[in-house]
Amino acid sequence: MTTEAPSKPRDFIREIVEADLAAGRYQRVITRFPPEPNGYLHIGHAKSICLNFGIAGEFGGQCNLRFDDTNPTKEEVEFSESIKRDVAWLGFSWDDNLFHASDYFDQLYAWGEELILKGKAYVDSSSADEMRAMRGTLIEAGQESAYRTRSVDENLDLFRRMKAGEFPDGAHVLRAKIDMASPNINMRDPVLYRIRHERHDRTGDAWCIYPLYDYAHPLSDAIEHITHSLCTLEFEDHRPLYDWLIESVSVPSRPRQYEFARLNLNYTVMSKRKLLRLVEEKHVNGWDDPRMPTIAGLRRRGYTPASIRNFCERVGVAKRENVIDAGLVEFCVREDLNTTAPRVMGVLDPLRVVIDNYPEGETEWFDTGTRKVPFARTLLIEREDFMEEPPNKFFRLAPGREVRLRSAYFITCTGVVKDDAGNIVELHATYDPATRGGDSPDGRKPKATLHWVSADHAVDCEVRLYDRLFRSENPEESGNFLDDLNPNSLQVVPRAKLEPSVRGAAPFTRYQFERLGYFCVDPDSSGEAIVFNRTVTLKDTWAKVK
RNA sequence: UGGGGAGUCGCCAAGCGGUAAGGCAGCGGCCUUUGGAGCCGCCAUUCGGAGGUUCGAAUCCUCCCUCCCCAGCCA
Repeated sequence: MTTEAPSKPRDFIREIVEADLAAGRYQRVITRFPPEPNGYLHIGHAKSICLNFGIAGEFGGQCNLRFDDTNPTKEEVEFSESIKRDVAWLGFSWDDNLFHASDYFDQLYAWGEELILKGKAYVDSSSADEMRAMRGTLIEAGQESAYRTRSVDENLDLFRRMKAGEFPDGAHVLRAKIDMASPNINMRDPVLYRIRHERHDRTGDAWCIYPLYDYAHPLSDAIEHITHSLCTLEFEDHRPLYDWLIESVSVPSRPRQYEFARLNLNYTVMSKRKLLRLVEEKHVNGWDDPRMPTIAGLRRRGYTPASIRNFCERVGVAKRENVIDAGLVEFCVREDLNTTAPRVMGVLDPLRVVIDNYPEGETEWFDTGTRKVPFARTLLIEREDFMEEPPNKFFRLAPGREVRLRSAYFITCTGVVKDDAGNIVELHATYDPATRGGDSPDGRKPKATLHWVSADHAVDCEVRLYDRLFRSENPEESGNFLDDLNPNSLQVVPRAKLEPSVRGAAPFTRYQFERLGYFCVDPDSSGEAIVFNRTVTLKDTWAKVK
């Protein structure tokens, strides 16, 4: 018997990790997920989370959660809390390894002095505008700052006084002394520290100078003994600076940066700036609006952690730009919910059906094994399940036609009642008592099985139906993405009719409403008033033949 | 047109010189008390293009084309 190797996820990063471990370059892999606490996590972050925590798990290593809190003007504790909640909800644990770049401010500062002492950094007193003007362009070298030749002593003195708060914002910066003529703009004496008289969520007023990402990140990695520092493609150009810093300062370990392509999804936006705008300008109802691609939004929509993890796995990790079809993430929830969600019946757009030969006042309770469903003389079916003049391919109810009511009886439509305007207001039907449970002793097989609900037993629920937030595949493409907002992305059914078994369902309970889709109890529910979010519809081949 | 990346099926993605995995979507069929699910089958003679090396190239070499990223005291 041959034993198949389990097909674990394969990608170029895991190959590198495996090779590094095999070669003995590192004894144990340590990765990190380094969000800046300035927004909510979205599904693109989920890819990075799955990668970093996934690798740590597979190779018996560790993954740190590190907040990149180097810019106090943009960061808030609300965001840190949401990030922790979302990572945990996705099913990953950082154990005791929760860190902050701000934990390292002392060490980072000390290395700033070390750089000065080695002649590798200097205090520049140019204005931001002057620096920009002297940076050169993509095709022209920059010019060296007049302050570049300051003495070590002067630099040290100035840097200490920057730290001491002697200067206003923008008066000086600490810059690396690398090469103003480098074709890589990141190497043209990048700024390492800036003055910001701003209170920091964690360090309070202890600091008025804050390190930049390019400086803090590699050194924080080194402090944490990160082995593989995984980031997105746009940081490829920063890797030489990452390495320069690691090599220029007395760090305790040698991390290496690798870049992969970020996740893009069609029919939505993923940039923090745009998501923030949607929230702030109230185009959606908060970061956890079920239409948002945020983890919080997906959770409220009814997505499961497993479905998001599977999605990330299917999407893969590579270096080429990609736009994933939103249909894939929908496939992943259906795949999960299909096997886990209890089935229940509910009618969104009710049409009364009176079973004329069913005894008045009688109620039967059908036991499906998971719940009991009441059947009575007056039923509600989905309006679109009836057609007075059905086209060829329409299998559902029509005058004179017999269909099965799921788990109940076969019924035959015997009459149509209309109002003065000609709208169908009620149907009449007869049932066949011999088909109790949904099977006919004579082997009759109706072409369709409909969902239904007993009118007198139904519980009224609000149901929120969602559609894609934007009309076009790439909302960023043409001008203002807000112009592309789908005006029908939220449709509310105020009084959908649900079978009574849903009564008392707790928030985040997930169901399949048979033939309609998967639905999840929204936290807006209170007591008797249940609100459902439609997570995703079922695949609908009828919609296609239509 | 400086530097850094990337181009394999509609969307992802394997492939690492030995003759194009897989998933999603799509299309047929079977089955079905959800037009759901499940099952079966089909779906790249061709890898951005052109040359070259080789018995053999998506994989190596050369030239070309296209796309993405970089000129924040953001990350």
